[in-house]
Amino acid sequence: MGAEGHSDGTVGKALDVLDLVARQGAPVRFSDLMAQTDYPKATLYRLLQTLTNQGMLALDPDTGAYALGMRLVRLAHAAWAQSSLAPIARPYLDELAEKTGETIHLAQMDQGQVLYVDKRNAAKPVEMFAQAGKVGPAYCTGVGKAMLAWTAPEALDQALARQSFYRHTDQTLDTPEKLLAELKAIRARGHAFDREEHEKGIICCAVPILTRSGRVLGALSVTSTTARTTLEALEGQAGLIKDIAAKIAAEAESWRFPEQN
Amino acid sequence: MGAEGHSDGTVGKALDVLDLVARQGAPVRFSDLMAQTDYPKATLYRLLQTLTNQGMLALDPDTGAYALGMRLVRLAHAAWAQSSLAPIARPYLDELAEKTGETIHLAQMDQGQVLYVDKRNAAKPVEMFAQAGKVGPAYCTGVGKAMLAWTAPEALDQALARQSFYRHTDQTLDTPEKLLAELKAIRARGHAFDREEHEKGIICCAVPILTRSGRVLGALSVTSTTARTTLEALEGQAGLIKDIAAKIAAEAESWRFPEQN
DNA sequence: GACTTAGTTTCAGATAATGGAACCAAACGG
DNA sequence: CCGTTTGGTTCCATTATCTGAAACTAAGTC
Repeated sequence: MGAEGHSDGTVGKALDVLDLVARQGAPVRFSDLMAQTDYPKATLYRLLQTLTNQGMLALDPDTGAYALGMRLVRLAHAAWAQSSLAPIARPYLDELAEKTGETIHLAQMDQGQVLYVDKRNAAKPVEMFAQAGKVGPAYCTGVGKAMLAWTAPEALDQALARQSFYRHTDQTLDTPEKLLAELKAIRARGHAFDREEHEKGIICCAVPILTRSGRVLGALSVTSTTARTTLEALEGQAGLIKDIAAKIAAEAESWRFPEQN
Repeated sequence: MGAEGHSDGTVGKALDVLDLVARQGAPVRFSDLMAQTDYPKATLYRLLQTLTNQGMLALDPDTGAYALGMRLVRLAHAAWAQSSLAPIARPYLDELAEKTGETIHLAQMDQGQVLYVDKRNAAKPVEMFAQAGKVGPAYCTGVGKAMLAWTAPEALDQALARQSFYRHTDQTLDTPEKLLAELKAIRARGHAFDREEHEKGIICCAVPILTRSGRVLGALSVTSTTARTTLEALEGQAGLIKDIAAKIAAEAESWRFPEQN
């Protein structure tokens, strides 16, 4: 707690509070929030009022509990539709899912963390919203490492500083040094693996989605289990995954920036 | 334009800008935004900077265009999961969809507008996120009228003031008076109809989702076409819909407010 | 090479945020 | 039943923050 950093102005504080409410996972009352922040009573109170006025929060009149507001859901729709790769990538994910029969993840980087923006499940039909929006660690997932490998130096430093390097399994790369060496290897190879680094028995092969100028837009991965397949077999799909990633990148560039001269 | 109203402070302005970006539907450059707002250059600039710092917006370094940021997607996920009825209602929607074979809508009220938070399509499998988050008018949809009918007087006034009463079809209730009369009838009947008021050929039967204390949480509807069925046939489902709505309400109350004594 | 156009920075003044403290209401306890 | 604690809301003088005209820089254009 307390390591919030250099919040910019009132807006920053308001958004802090918004995050705080989001983190709870359930509606919270004033005093609960009060206990979790350093803001003085009156300040927190006004912040909450403002956010509620604005529809970013909703105050349940029965219980006096604050919950995230509907305006956020509306914004979310727009965010997902316009700024994530998901809508563009959808048909390609379908294609990849069908060809591989495995679980597919589409991810983007968010403040040093991996944000899953879409997903295809091996067995079950899609479960959007419930899955997309989830975040995960960057240093020990295939998509995370794929994105980091092509991230520019300064941004990479910032991202590295945000990694916990928690040792999820005995394969986890648990220091920046190990990770940097791995990133170099990934750049050379063109794709990243997850060698059960995040979860025992789960492996994946991931590739970055890059603009022509070499900037990272996101990453795409095919995930499976050691029970079902091997890393080598997954690597056999690397070419296919790269092709799909390239198609997504191409479409992203032509769609999202139509007015490029 | 400029009928923004009584924005509260800097936060309000920042959120205005956020909405503005969201409204565009695609990444926009500074000058495009500049043209659409009354804020002076420097002010808009600083607001955009702040929002970008905070991860609510993302500035594409190649094109200099602002898009909605990933932090928003993350917040959105939380909003949907924690504060909408959708996660609670999911299994019940499935049940209702299966029993009726028709399109199901789950909606909540957001600033006088109907916000669809989940949906089951008659034919195709679920398309979340792509569908949920959409907004629609309240005065001429089944779910909208169902919610308005049980809305407390002052809130109702506010909501009515926000309706456009645009005449979508010749069945549209295009004045507050007609609507109020209809709301009375709906309260008496216990469920609302959409008699092709929004779109020709589209009809529905909707019921409110109410807390024990009588507060509106949302609404649930079964939608069909005049080609496939009739209003009378739909009304035959009203009992079923009400049962499902009651279950959702019950679960919402016990789940979202577990600490009620 | 002068002239737009697009984006960024400055700075004194205006405004809005701050937070300690007082206040109110409801639940609690004796 | 009344004093007290808990939970939430309002006041208001102080001060930090936001404001926005204008100056400035960096790229295009002609």
